[in-house]
Amino acid sequence: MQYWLIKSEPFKWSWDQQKEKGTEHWDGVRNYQASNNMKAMKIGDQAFFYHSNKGLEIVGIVEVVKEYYPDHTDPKGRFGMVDFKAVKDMPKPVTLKDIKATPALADMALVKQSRLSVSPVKKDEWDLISKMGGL
DNA sequence: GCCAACGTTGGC
DNA sequence: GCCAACGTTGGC
Repeated sequence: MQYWLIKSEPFKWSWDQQKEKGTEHWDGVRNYQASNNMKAMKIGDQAFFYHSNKGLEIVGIVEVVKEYYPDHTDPKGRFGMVDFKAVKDMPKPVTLKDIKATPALADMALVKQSRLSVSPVKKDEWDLISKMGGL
C-alpha cells in the first residue's frame, strides 16, 4: 500500500467535480517524473487531492481504481494515466501553509518540488496530514 | 500578473 | 551530447 499526492487546478478540475463524477481518469500529465509515479501506483493506493493555484490545500482523498494505461490525449503516446475514485473529504482542509509550518513535512515534494504534480507521500506524512485534516 | 524554478526542445 | 532558448507550472 502506497500513498501519493496529486494536484489539480480547481478551475480546471476541482474536488467538487471529482466527487460528483466519482471516478475520473487522470489525463494530461506531460512530465516523466509524474508519469513514472503514476506507473508505480497500484489499485487500492490512496492519494491526497490538492488544489493548486487557487486554494492551495488538500481537500480530499482519492483511491486508485485503474492502473497505468495509455493517455489517449497524448498525441505522441508517451505518457499514461490512472483512474482515481473520490473516497472522502478532508473534514478540515490542510493548507500548504500548514504543511510548510510543520517541520516533519518539510521534505515533501509538495514543498521541495512545487512543480511536480504527482508525488509520493510517506506513510508517516500521510498519517500526520490525515490527523491535521481531522480524520 | 509576475517571476523563479525547472523540464523540454532543437541547433550545433 | 551539450547547452541556450523556450514554455509551463505554481506560489506569491
